[in-house]
Amino acid sequence: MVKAADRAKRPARTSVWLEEKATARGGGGGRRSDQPSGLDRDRITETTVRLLDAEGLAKFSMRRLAAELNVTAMSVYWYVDTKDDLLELALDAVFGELDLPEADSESDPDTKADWRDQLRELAAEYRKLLVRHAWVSPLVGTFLNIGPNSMRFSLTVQRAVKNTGLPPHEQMGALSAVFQFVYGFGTIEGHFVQRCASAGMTQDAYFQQAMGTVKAEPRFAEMVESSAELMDARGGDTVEEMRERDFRIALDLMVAGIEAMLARTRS
Amino acid sequence: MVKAADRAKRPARTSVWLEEKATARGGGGGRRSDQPSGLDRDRITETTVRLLDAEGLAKFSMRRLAAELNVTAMSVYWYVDTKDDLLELALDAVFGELDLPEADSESDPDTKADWRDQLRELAAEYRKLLVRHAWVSPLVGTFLNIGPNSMRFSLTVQRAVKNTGLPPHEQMGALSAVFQFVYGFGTIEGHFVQRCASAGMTQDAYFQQAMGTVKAEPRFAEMVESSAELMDARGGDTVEEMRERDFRIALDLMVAGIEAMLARTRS
DNA sequence: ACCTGAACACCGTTCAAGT
DNA sequence: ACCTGAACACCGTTCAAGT
Repeated sequence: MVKAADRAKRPARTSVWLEEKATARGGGGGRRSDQPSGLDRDRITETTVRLLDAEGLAKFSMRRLAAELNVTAMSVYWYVDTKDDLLELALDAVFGELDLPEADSESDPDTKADWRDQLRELAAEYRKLLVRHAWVSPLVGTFLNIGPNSMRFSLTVQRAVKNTGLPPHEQMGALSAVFQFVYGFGTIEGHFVQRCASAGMTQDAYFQQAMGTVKAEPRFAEMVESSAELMDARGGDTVEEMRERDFRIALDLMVAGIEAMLARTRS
Repeated sequence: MVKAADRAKRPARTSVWLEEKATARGGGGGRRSDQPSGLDRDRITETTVRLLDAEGLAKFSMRRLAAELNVTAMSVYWYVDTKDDLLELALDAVFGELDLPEADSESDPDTKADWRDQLRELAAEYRKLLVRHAWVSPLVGTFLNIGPNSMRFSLTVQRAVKNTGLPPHEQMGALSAVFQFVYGFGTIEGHFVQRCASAGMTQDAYFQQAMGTVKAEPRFAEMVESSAELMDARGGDTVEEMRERDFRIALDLMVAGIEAMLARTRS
């Protein structure tokens, strides 16, 4: 076992997953805490995820993590090269939480779901992930995201899009439409949920207060009005209900859009 | 003029735009550099945008900014309360770059464009903004975004969605579908463009290299294969061409989806 | 093989002091 | 009214040294 990738003249890497030695220090064996301090990559990654969930990306630091693990800040550097590498590990780890259909369901026609259900299911799972771990969104943008769990998700999505029967050159556009939408939606939603939680308010209370503050400013009152109409029309009593409705309608729109493209192709 | 919102017992604010005194220190008068150092909010904001463009959000710091302005780090704090406030100002500033249709075009039926063209135009503008300023994406998620320019954009988008003729309770879902998609798409695209630039490579070269590296790893070769099919099928010779095609197809999909919903409503 | 302490070059922000 | 210097409580990371 070699110290994390020979620091001296480390080559520019784009991802943890492309390390020279992929021996996954302490990650593979199943056994844990051979080490004096009980440290290994898995435990470090788990703790990282827990801290990110609890305190957010901005407050996360190697020193804070080390304290949580009861070691010096520098001990962690035996297992990961940089903070970014660690974040990449954490990112892929939570992609492992996704509840994905079996890979070989393709061969079994009985369990082969309709592409509409598949897309809706994957969208719902991805959305929940982004909301549960609000720190995932900024990281998805910044890393290559080729860890095993992220890959599994990507491939599942690709299979679902293939099942639509769209011509190949349109598949990537459709994939983008659906999952970039979910990414954007989940990002905003996750952030809002986070803000409410750390303000110790319900989502409705926070929403009402924010609306109130903005309306109180005379120079904004006018601008808010137009939005208010839209709000009222959305129906649903709680913020959550409105959001569920919006999400469902947007997904229905995409499904309808795909169907329209299919109809065009066939004619 | 009062020092930035009375630091001592500053109340928890959610946005720069909700300051007690909205006298926009140094921002309003048109004249600049009454101050000994020539500092004012506008100049600070401009320099911030320039630095964020050139070096990215991660490298931006109050000290780096101060150096660029030839003042002490602390001088800036006379004009803005916190780093976050400054970022919020920068964010709204670049929303001012958007080329939006006249607000009163609604009343003039001759210049009133089709909602399809309006949505496509707004989507294209928003996408360009996210790519031109890659740091915008993470900030859109984290701030309330109620500055005058952001507001103007939101209202323009709302008007366009209204023009579809969708029933009010479906308008927000449609709005989300289109613009959360653009947000996701522009985020990924902007990041990729940034990476290529800072690696000093063309987009195609960077793409080829990334593909090559990943393929070289035996445990990824299999996973990449499925993606490769999709790539080849997309057609277009350059990365940029593929991306344009994907974007156009995705937007076509949404427009078709909205039309399908309209047809459903009318029947 | 694994872990530590001290050190370097940074942060955002406060505070008292200058002009 | 505007700007500065010193200071506080942090960062990520390196390096030489411990066991």
